[in-house]
Amino acid sequence: MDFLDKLNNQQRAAVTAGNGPVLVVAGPGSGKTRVLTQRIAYLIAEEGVRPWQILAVTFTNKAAREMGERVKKLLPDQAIEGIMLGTFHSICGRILRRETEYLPIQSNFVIFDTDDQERIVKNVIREFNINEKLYRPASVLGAISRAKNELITADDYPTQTYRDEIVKRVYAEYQKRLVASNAVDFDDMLMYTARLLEENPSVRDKYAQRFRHVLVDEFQDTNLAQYALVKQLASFNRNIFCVGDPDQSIYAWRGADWRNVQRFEQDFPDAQTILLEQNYRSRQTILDAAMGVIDRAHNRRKKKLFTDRGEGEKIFFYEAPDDYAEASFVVDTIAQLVASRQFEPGDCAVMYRTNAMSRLIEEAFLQARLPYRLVGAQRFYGRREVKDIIAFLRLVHNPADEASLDRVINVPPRGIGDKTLTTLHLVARQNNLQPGHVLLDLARGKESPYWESFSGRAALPLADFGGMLATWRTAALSLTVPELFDRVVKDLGYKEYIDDESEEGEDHWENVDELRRLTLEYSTRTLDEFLENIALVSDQDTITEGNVPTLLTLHAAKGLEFGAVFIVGLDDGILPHSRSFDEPEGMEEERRLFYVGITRAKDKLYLIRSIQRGGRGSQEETFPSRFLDDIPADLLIGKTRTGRAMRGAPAETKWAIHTRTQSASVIETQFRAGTRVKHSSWGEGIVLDSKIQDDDEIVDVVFNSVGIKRLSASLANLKII
DNA sequence: AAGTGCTTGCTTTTT
DNA sequence: GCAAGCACTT
Ligand SMILES: Nc1ncnc2c1ncn2[C@@H]1O[C@H](COP(=O)(O)OP(=O)(O)OP(=O)(O)O)[C@@H](O)[C@H]1O
Repeated sequence: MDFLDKLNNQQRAAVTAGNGPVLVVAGPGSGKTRVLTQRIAYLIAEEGVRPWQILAVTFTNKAAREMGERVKKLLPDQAIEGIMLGTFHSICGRILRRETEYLPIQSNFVIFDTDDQERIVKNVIREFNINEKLYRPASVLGAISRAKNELITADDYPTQTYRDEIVKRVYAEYQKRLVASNAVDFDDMLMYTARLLEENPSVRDKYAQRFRHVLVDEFQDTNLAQYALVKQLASFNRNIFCVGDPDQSIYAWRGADWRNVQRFEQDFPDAQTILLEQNYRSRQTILDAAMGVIDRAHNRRKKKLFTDRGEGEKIFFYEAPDDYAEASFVVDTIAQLVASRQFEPGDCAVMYRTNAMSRLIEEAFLQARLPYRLVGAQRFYGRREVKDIIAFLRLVHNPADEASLDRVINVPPRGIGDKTLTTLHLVARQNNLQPGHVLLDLARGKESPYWESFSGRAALPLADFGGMLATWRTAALSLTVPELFDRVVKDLGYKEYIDDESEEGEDHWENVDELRRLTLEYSTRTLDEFLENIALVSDQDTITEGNVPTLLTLHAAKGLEFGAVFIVGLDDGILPHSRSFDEPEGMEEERRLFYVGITRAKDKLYLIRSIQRGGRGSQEETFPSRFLDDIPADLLIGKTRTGRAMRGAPAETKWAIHTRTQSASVIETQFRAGTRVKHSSWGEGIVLDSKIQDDDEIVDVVFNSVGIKRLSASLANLKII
């Protein structure tokens, strides 16, 4: 196995570790993921393990796909056929579909997304006459989700306060409705599987015996349910291999629990712990900055991060006059980096705390006519038209699905309003049926025993829709997924409904078209597979294509690496986010999030903030992120020791406009980004950017003494050195 | 039932 | 500043 030569000793020890439990704990860029993939290859090639005896779990589809590709590079295709490699949820999905005989649901169950969940919780809260203002569906749902992640059922839900009592009641009813809808939510997938394996030795042994090796990536982000799951799956062979980094734990808010390491050590006392030390990704300056930030975290063992990739360049710090300037600075700088051939566009990434922050950055890219790729942000799967069509298909597949029915029963408007819907629910409840079943029966018209419950005006559209659903269900038996899709869209007159010839309408129709393209991959597969995939895949899984910069949240950046990284919005209140101000735990997680962002950079790191920012309404003054103080000042350029270095000249608020004039310029610039210059009073500095404006050259320079200044080349006496 | 216009309250992060 | 949610009208 020649690839073993390229590993350092510790990495090799991890890849070739013998049987038994192994825990690899190591910092960013130390090759954890690399070790995990190579171990898969090693087990197959050297240890005679069959591919289907290997289970490898990741958190995101993207990570799973990437790992699959990396293994493919090491071994021939047929040698890796059958590896069970996927996210926790997709693996649970596969197990659950086969084992429904032990579960309260049937094998055609559907997976509820957050929208569906909220819809059900809202229904329950309303029916229980609970104050929606006091008990926000999202917050109640959060409590339910946390409970499920800890494997706590509604019956076991602890009630210390009155609020707990309410949550418990909602939880119980919510769960009942999920089961009645023949549906599971994301958390159920983990909890059902974990409980199934725990309570049913024969099922557990079937899987535990099959998987000779279980490997888990990003172990620091597992919650209790996930831990229980892998523990059960590894219970027979005890070959469990986990890699993780406590400093990169950024998902505690959704139940991730680093105490799983302690549980692991308790449950597998014979575990070997392997530490990887050397960083192969980043320059030392970047690692030093990262250490500055993470060393201030509490309750952790100090780790030294080192590399032999050299010191590298200093970290750029830029304080923009406002958030528009912040965005155009990023785009301008990327353009410069590309123009000067320092980086490919695809080597650059822009990271931010919240999805909403992508908007200004995108606008700046659009204005500069530069392409980019946006990860996440519900751009496609969150669109109304996409969700609608999926809801129709889900109903065809599983008419019991209450969330989908409520969503689309009146789409396009067919005269079924709130009143009728409420009656439908009531009638269903009285007859111990799901609303969807009553609807299907109403298709028989006056024959149906439920017909009388509705006024004539309400019964007709219900019967109509019920009839349509019934014909789709029959058609689904003989049609392929794309054929069914076309049939549904045509019968609904969905195009006429959404495409009103306006630009927006066309946009919406394009999304439907895109969804149709996705069904084409399922021409030879079942509706079931299509729906499961759609439920588990998300906008986060944007495929890397094209050599263009990536825009993504810090969370989405975990596990990735880029040549040049821009972290924007380094203001207190954004990073750290204001919602974490009053919880020390949350604040620590914000710190780790920043750490994760910094350590994505291979060669160049830009830390950016804006001294004022458009909150809701007008621009508001902001303050630098407290984490910036933890980076040793000598690693940064563009910032004086006193902090607030460059107050923007008034003209700078028009930066975005300058950018546009730039492309129209005829005269050559005298200065280029990266050029070292000297100024009579400010001394030495480095050119950040230069452009022609009104027959003059406007140069942005970072001076060692005063930070970034904007100068006119004709007035300022700048010398190239 | 559905459309209009006004009020509210809101913004982490994701499978 | 905006979207969702509400009351009120037709
Ligand atoms: N022994 C090695 N020789 C050369 N390059 C290496 C070696 N080990 C790892 N690398 C490189 O270092 C980079 C980081 O590796 P990898 O992504 O596996 O790290 P990681 O520990 O999973 O990082 P993180 O925790 O930050 O996601 C990759 O580009 C990888 O190819």
